[in-house]
Amino acid sequence: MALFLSTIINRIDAKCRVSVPSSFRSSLQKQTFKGVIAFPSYQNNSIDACGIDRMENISDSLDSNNNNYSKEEFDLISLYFGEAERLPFDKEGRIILPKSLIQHATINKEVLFVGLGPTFQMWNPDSYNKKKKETIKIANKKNLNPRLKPIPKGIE
Amino acid sequence: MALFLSTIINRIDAKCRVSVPSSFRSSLQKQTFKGVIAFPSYQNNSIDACGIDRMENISDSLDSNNNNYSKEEFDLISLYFGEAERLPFDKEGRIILPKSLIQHATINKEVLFVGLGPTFQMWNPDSYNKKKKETIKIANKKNLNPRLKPIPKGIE
DNA sequence: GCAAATACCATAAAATCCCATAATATCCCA
DNA sequence: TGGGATATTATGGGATTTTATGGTATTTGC
Repeated sequence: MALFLSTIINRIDAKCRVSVPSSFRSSLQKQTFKGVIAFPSYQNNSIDACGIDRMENISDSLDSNNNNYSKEEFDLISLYFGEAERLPFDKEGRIILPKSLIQHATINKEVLFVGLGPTFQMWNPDSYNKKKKETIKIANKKNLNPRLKPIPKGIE
Repeated sequence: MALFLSTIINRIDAKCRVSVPSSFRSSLQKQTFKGVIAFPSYQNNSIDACGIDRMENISDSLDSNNNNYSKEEFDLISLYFGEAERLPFDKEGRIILPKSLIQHATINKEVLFVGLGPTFQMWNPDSYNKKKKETIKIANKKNLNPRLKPIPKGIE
């Protein structure tokens, strides 16, 4: 599975073309469809995206009898599939963002790409900064520590 | 899993290139991505780093159905992925430090690498020495037993 | 035939490769 | 064990390639 990391801002042109960061592209190299799958996030005004193999995995798991999705989850995932767009790379590694997604994320001049591991998001840079600040504020207030494994405990 | 030990200082050049200590490099030899993953430390003005295996483990756990992260935790972890950088080795075993990380760690001429077992950190040598003095001072004050104990939980 | 979509080409900036050399560590044999 | 010979590492700079980003030409569908 692809692993998307880091944050990159690229310009979008009059034809709604944006370069997908080259590091993201190389994460997708081995996949059968040369491009990305994108759909509106239901949590933020951002665009969620991933490679096609991830969609295929989800599709397979939906189809298997022993999937453990609740009805509500199933319905939500169905919505995602309905709104997902298949965006192929052009020769230069760009995709064309559909108007609907541009509108959803209120994108104008620039697109911020942020890697989230198995997926990534596209944002209006301003919206992203706002979101980031909020996240940090909440984390401080609730005293959340990223006690995920990367940083060994007991080193501070 | 890689095991990083000891402390080495290397120079950084005008193109922001630094040699990763060869002992660290050989710890990473077997990993699929020939390079390191680096991100700003949450706790210090230092840079945390590890091999890609570790990130992939975390990424997989994010994507699995039985992850039990709250939305807030998920957002915070997402921030980390967004700030993480994939830094490949050049033919000589160097990486290029992004400006954002250089700024975070206030690095100018030299980079101090310190091995922390499964991960390592990069510091401005001066900052590291300050930190070191403080750590020893606190340890003495609290009368901590300096004997090595296994590195804590979840780091295998 | 026309508009929209797609393919193709050009360029500047940035990243990467490649080679040269200095410094260090390691080997090897007397 | 010593100490020269050899290999490895660290570091610097120039040449080359890739990337991002425009614009123009060609095709496609209606």
